Amino acid sequence: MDMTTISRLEAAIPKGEVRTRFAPSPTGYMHVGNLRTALYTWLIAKKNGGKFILRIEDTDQERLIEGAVEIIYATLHKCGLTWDEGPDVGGPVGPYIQTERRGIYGHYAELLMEKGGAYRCFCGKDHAEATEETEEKVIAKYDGRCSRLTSGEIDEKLAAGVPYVIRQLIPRSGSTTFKDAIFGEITVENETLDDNVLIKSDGLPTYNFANVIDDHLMGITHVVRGSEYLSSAPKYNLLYEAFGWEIPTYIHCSPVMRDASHKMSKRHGDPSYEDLLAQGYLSEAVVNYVALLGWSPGGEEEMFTLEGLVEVFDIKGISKSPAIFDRDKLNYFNSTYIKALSPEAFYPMAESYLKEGIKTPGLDLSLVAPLVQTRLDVLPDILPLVDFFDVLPPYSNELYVHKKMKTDEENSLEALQLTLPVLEALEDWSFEGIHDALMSLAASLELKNGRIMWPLRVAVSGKPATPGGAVELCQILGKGETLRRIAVGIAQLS
RNA sequence: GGCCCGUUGGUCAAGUGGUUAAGACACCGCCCUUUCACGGCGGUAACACGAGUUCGAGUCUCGUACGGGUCACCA
Repeated sequence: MDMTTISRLEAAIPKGEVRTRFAPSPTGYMHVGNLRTALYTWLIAKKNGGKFILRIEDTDQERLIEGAVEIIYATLHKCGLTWDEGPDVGGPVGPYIQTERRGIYGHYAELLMEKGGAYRCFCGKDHAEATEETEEKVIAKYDGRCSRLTSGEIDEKLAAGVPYVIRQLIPRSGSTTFKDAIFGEITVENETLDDNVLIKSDGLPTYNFANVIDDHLMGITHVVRGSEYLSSAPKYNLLYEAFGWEIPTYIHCSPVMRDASHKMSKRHGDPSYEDLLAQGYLSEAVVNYVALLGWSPGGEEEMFTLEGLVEVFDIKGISKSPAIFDRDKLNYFNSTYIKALSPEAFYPMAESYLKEGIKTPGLDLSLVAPLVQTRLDVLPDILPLVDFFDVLPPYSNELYVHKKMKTDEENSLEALQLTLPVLEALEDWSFEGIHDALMSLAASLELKNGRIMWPLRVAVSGKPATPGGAVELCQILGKGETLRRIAVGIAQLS
């Protein structure tokens, strides 16, 4: 990389605006924890009128997954987390894919070596004899031997073509203090830090190096990432200091857990964002819930659109401790979002499930949809709710016994026998028509509505609980099927 | 094991030296009601433990326990 390119890159660094970045490695899907990190990162940018940047960290050639970048694009779009700069839309500090920036890192590694902050290491991948062992556990801490090589020895190895990596030279004494917006000031002894590899033998940078270089070159002001990077932060600080660069605000987020002692993980079968959508969760509900996992808006309101989150978001509300992912609460959010949908918006979402659950031709699914809308956690819950429309399930006559409705098998039989001719004679098979006919029947007999409605609902559904009451079910089932099922009930009770 | 971090009801969490220790989910109860839901009202339930500082500690300090993270040519 020539110097004019480098100076052009450095001159392009935007100043005076908040810039955040989401920097996933393209491994396939979006973890819930990643989603939350992306969300907070996006929110910080939007809250401050700044820019949200997407950068792809693909320096691990062995873990590349075909098509993963496209999945990241799609997922972020689906969540509403649009980026101002990125591989696809470009921007002033590109390229936004690390492998396309490979020439850049080498230059800064050279520069760092000149400044005495790094050195070439020829030990090779297997440098077991160069590590320290403790009693109980083998700790692979590099002993720094190559940092003591003379320039003659280095030239010799270079000339012989010995492959090498570039390691960060950590001061052998003293301590390093860094500041995190969530955890406060943290100080560590330099001797506990390792001389990490900055440039791998394939010439590509490690995360430890690339993130510092790129964040600086891209003018990133707030670095949001998982707390697994907390213990590496001192090394990044040392890097910034060695270059004389301004240190960004660190925001380290604790992990999202599956239980008290395990992180959410695909390996344990925990769902990713994509999995949750496939399970019938609404993206908005997932985003809303995830925002509240490890962050509190302060007030008592919990339901937020993305715009609403921008309004109330504050770094100060981010929690230090890990948060356990709670399916019950996610269900509550999803249920709330489903209920809030207009019938017009709900129907297309529900349609495929309704069609899967109801095969009877001519049955008006648009009448079923509003009945199920208020009783769902997730969309697939529709299936067991509507199973009785196609076929009347076998049921016990005990269903006719209901204390509060004051019904038993005997008076249910009477009710059905009285109801049958009334419905048979009814011409207006609309909700109002059926409703009025049944109500006036009950009134003429001086019976509580339930005495008629309960047996009827049981007879037409065969279930203890149904979406909608007797009138709705009759309306949807149609006159013929309704009368047939009442007859079945009468026969069964007789 | 070293280093770093954390710990308020089952879960998410408010709280920043003086509170009857919020609120939400879940759970339970009541009401509403042609079932079940929805909705409304109410209830059970927490400061990990031990010292110290202080007139006073969930809030500050130290220790203990438990948990998490990290110690890769992965990010």
